[in-house]
Amino acid sequence: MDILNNLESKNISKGIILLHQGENCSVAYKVLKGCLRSYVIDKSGKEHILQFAPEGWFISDMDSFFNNKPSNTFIDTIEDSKVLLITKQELGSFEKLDKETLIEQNERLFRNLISTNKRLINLLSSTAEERYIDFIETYPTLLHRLPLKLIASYLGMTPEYLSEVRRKLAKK
Amino acid sequence: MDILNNLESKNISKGIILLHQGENCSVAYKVLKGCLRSYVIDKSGKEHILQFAPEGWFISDMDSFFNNKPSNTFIDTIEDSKVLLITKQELGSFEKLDKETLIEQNERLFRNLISTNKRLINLLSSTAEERYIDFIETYPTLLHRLPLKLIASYLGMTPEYLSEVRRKLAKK
DNA sequence: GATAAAAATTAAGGTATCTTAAGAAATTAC
DNA sequence: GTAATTTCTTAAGATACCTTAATTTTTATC
Repeated sequence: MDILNNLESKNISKGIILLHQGENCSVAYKVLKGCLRSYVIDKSGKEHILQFAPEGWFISDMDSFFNNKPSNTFIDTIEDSKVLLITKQELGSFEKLDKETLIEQNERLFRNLISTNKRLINLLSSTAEERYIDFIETYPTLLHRLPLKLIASYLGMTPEYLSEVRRKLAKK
Repeated sequence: MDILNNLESKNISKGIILLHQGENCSVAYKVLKGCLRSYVIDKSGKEHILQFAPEGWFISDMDSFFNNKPSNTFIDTIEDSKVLLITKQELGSFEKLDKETLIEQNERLFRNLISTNKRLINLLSSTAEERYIDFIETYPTLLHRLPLKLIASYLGMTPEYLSEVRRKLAKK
């Protein structure tokens, strides 16, 4: 995807909100350094993390980006980060993409879908403890890099309960 | 996607398992009549439904189909159904697809991803009652067509609890 | 290196949802 | 149209997970 070669990179310090819920998302980010996340805030004010994007990952509100709708999600930096910005003009519509780019896009969507589905199965069928163990095995480096309260949010439990889960596991 | 025009259709009566967990999935189904579902069975023997596929929908274990792996899911008919079978030979690899088909595939993956993400957010941030209400609004026809115990499974709750949720809603 | 801020833990009490089991209602089969 | 099967509901007791709030530990700031 040689589009990416021409883009400028941007440094963003930790804690900056790049996209607000309700805004139209006009950019996708490719993370070169650091880590971003996307999340929603529910009616009772609680945050729920949809995705972590460390080095090499893309992050965006795809529905908002491609379909020009107000986004459901927030995106912010959870570490000092360096990102590439991909705007809609640069990416263009599906129709304008060349075949190679379409295939890459296809594969990316595909991998994303498989992992989202795996996470869905996890939420439907596993306990908090099982989900935590699975996270450790799937993202061992993130575990030591991110605050546990963010991991708890990603896993769909409170930090207090994750703490209890970890204590029980340590005893074993 | 003119591939589909040449395929033969097949009638399958209710309750037939078309794909077992662990098998390699060599076919994708397009549903012409009736309804299929995909589901997993967890360690404790409970079923969790990932997808309903009524008329017009595609269903398959994509990870197994495209990556030639044992499937994580079961697929079966939940009504007497008529389906088109799409085999790997017919679809071919990504590389061999023409541009138009790639774009369609892209859009399908894309829509799928957006709805899977919506469901994920729902599971992370909504109560059982909220999820049920959302289901009614999103799939009003399925509600009257499918047994409630299947809907409960899709929504991530027990049929007994769904029953309680419905009773409480009826009182309002 | 002291102070402030953020993250993690602990514990008590509460609530949403599950489990089990039984009965009622609806559907299917003969 | 009766029996058999499946689905749906009800209710009591159990449990996973949450809430709140206080304490400890770690990290960031000057």
